Amino acid sequence: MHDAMPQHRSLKEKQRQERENLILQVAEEVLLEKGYYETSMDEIAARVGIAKGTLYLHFARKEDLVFALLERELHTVLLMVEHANSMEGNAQEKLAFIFNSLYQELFGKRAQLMYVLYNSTELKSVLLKYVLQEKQGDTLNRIVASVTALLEEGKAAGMFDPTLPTAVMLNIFFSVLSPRAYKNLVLDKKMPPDELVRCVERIYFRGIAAPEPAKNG
Amino acid sequence: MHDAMPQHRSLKEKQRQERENLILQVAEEVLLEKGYYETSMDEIAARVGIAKGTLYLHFARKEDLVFALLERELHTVLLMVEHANSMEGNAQEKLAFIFNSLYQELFGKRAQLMYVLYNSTELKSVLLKYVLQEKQGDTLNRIVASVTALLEEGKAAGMFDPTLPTAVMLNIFFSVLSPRAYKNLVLDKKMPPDELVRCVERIYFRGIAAPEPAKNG
Amino acid sequence: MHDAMPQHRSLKEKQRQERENLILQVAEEVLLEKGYYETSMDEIAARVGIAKGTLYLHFARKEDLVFALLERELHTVLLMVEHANSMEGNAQEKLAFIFNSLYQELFGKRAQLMYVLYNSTELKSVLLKYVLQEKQGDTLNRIVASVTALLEEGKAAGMFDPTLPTAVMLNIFFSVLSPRAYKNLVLDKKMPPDELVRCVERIYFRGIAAPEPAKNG
Amino acid sequence: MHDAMPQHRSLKEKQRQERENLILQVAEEVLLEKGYYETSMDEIAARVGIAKGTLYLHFARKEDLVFALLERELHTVLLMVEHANSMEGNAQEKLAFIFNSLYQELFGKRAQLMYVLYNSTELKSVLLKYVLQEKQGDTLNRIVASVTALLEEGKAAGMFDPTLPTAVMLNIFFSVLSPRAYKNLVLDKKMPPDELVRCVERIYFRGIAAPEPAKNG
DNA sequence: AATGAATGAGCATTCATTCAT
DNA sequence: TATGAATGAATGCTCATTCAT
Repeated sequence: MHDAMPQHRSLKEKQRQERENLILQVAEEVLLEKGYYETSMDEIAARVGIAKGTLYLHFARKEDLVFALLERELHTVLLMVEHANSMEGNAQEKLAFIFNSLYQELFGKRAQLMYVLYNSTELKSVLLKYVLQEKQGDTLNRIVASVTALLEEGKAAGMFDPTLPTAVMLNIFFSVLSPRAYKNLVLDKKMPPDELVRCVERIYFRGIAAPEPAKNG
Repeated sequence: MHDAMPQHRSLKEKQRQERENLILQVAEEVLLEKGYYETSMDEIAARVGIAKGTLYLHFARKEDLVFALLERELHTVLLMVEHANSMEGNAQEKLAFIFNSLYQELFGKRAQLMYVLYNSTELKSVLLKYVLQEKQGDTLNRIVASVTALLEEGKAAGMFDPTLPTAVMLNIFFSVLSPRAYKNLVLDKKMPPDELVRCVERIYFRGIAAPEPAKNG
Repeated sequence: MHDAMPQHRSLKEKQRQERENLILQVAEEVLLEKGYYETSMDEIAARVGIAKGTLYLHFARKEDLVFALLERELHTVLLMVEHANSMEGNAQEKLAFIFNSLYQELFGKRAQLMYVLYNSTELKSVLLKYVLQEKQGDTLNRIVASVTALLEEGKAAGMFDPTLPTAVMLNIFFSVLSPRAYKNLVLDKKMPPDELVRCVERIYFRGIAAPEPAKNG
Repeated sequence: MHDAMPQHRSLKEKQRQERENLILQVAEEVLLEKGYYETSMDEIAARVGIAKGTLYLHFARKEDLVFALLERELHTVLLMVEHANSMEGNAQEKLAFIFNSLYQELFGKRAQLMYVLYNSTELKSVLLKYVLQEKQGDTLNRIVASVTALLEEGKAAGMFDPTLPTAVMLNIFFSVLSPRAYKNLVLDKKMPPDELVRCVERIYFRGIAAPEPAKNG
């Protein structure tokens, strides 16, 4: 009807965004705490302090809430990965930056859900829908592509072992970053995150390093 | 009446054991296929070919079925790890044997469930109960202890980098063995499992290797 | 403040009336299309192009909207019936006019809803309220009374069989006018409505006709 | 497993059938009383005196319960119509028998739901599914075909007016049998059902009767 | 011991209605 | 006056678990 009153509009819209963020934040907490199936929409609404109906105004299905979370987290990671790519430095330095960001910046916050959901047996059907609906909008593919490119760049520069298949290097790159390690070591054993990152980095990069040239005598 | 008929007893007991194994095997398949929450007791019973009530004679709760599976798998792994430990060879050779066994012997079969459940967000509450009830019966601890001992042995022998915390080496030892990598590379990309194992081993052991002594003072 | 501004008042009132009519028209369409329970207030508001709150300013409950529709349609029918009654001609001609009007004038438009709602299992409770609250304001009774009067008039004139209870003739008068017949024959089988009316009239009036006087006493 | 023990089997099966019939009977009452949308599965279960889950053992969806009711009623009607057809007598006598059966035998019992659902706006989507799934198994078509055949037979015998389209005769045959008339006259005004039937028959058969041959002065 | 019918708590989702702006 | 965000009661359906036979 009246399209005027941009302030009102944007104010409402801002409040809406704020609440949506609150919902996402709460949902993330509960989902990490209890997992998808043991989290009820009732509980999320209650924890946010809104009615169930209101929750459904923002996310029409429980799945959509998880999709939105995934999307948000993947997007954050993608931005970070692309930022890393645009920085100065060689491939290893960029990959090290990604390690650092994931472990230090994100694991205490968001990225855990992504990892955990991604490795879950549960949610197979839910995640399948996510992928099939292409709601992931390629974000995941772009992250994978960026890291792959860095690994190949490192190989080309003689830094990484060219005899290792890039696909294996890629999988292990993401495997060593397990939230379980983060939980075991940082949260439970109080290891400083940056120390953990240093160790993981060291193991990973020495692991994939190009073999030293044979020495004579 | 006839309380003493050891043959009958043992015969019945044997049949019971056989059926319990069948249940566990079927449950494992279904759980891997569909995940915990999307697997119903009905379906397990139906696939086994017994009535639901009979299933409950063996496992009083759905959780208990999963606990038993975990226990069985952890036990298999424990036996294998202890076998590795008793073999001839140095620490790295023993650890390599463990890698091989886990990826080649088990991933196509059982160990996946263990990994997947263990890394799952889902089942948090279920697994928590498992741990709290100490139903794991120390099996997990003993596996961890064995591998830890091998890692320390390797350090003591000057083979592994003594500046890396053993806890980190341990976590990464188990992280690189992700079923996701197995699925991505072996199942989807048809990489031969032994090639994958070779690459992972190479990365891991070079990653944790003791630094080469400085050359030429 | 300015409570006296009859033009404003009446202008506003007129606009209000226009919108109310629009709402009723839209509601009628949707209700015929989907039925009471599968029509949401949201959809009506959206199709009218107003906000849901505005819809509720006109009709405080979903039921009231249906009541208003029924009232409006019954009123139209009443006017038509009274018009028929005031026309020249005998009882049968007047009843034939009513048949014609209902089938030809109204079935393509409004009267269907009346029939359908009136014969519906659904809406039992809704219609019960309508009747109980006497919101029907006697309209229905007056229609029934008019037709009854015509039937009795026909009997008195020796035209209709006096041994048939008027109540039965009345019920059948309205029964043969089923929207189902209209749908089956006119809409689905493309029979011209006036042919259908002619057949129905013929059957009805021969059916209730006074028996021919016995011949050759 | 054990397929023996036919008595047990059939006993259980018999009990099951009895309960299913009870459910259908209760559901019919509630549905006639409240309509489809205002009847909840909870209420049906409660009225039957079983748990909701048990209700779902018999009818996996609310729709299926209605489908089963419709099927049962249509089947009863079909049997009756086919019985009428096999009786001795001319077309009109057979049709009169059907009238009688529907009004006297069935309207106090079952057939009402059929009529009411069939004429309902509501349930459009539900009934559409029913028809689309062909769960009606042709029963309705066979009823219609039988009555149509009788009407044509009557025309051929010079009993019914051959200038009236059979389709119109058919529709009116079923229209005059309205449960509303039954309710208004039999239930509310306490007219004996057989009297009502006699009147309706008279009107219908005189209505469709072949015109008397013109008499010579 | 084995069965499978019965149970009912639990959950996602809808939608009429209200009310602050 | 008009809006549409917020509400929460209501409902269909599932499934782990129990228990009479």
